[in-house]
Amino acid sequence: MEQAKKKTLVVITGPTGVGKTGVAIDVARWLGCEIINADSRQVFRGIPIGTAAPTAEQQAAVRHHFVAVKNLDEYYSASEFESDVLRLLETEMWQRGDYAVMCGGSMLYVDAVCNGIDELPTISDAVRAAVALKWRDEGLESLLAELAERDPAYYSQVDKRNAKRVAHAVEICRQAGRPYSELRTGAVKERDFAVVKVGLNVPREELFSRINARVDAMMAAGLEEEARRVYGLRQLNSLNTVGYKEMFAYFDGAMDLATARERIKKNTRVYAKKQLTWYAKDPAIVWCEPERAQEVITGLIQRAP
RNA sequence: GGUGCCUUAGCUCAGGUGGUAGAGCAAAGGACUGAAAAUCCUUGUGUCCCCGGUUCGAUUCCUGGAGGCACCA
Repeated sequence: MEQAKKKTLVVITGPTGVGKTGVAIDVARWLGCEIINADSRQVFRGIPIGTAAPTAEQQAAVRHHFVAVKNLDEYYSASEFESDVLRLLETEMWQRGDYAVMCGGSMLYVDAVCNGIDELPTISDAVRAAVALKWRDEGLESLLAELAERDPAYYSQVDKRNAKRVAHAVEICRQAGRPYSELRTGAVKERDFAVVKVGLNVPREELFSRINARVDAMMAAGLEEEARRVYGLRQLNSLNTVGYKEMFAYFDGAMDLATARERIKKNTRVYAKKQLTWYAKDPAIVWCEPERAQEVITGLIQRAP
């Protein structure tokens, strides 16, 4: 008989631009708790406009964690996020109350916290560099050949056209000295707190017009200057991000400003669709319109053990 | 009113000496476990404006009509 979980993590997720941030603040104030940001790009400093990070006023209204806590060149991952969040919940949030709100659209980050992510070795710089070199000099075929030898099981199921995945698997095999597939259990970790997961959504047409309007607002708020300030760091993963990629292409002379703006809108729409595809597989999400979020969450919390 | 040009995918347009059509943009669907705003895959049936005619067969040629644009009155 499972013991009732007294602590509850309220997850607010949904496609980009739907209005998660505002809803999270309302809900957190009502529950008297703080907010954990689950957006993989808002964790970085220096790019608040393009990532639609919570504003100073919003952060003053409710304390946000994991916003602007990493430098652009710092490595961060879903796995680190998982352990950071669990530690924060344990050492701070559950000491103060029974609720915490986690808000963000980074699917893998949310999943890592709610269900856990497999333990994998940390890849050393040497291994990372060696695999990158092999990829560059000998091509994807040679990485695939190595993977076939080291881990036939994963080789048979990996998307062989997705070079990043293949390279990553090879890295893990080399680092661990055993097949990636042995470490890749996909096991769901049991948490000692309850999770209530709410997905915010609006009709597609409305979502797209919100996204378009938000991009125009970002441009008006100075996205170009913000992007120019980090232009020199463009090769960093943290800046391989919608809004910056396109501005960099504009700075390079590859497209004009109007085109860059349209590309940002288009790529943001594509991203929103990709998020929805991911979420569609998650039966735990309870969907509602942003306006009804509080009401829906109230009902879920009362029903929760 | 006259003359000319146009009417093809959500949009902008190609094209076919008659065998039911294709680019760009937009859009849609999917995969996903340590870079995830990343990375990767898939998808174009549309009364070719309408009614008739010629033809084995018309979106393509011809008559008529409708709408649009331009110029001339």
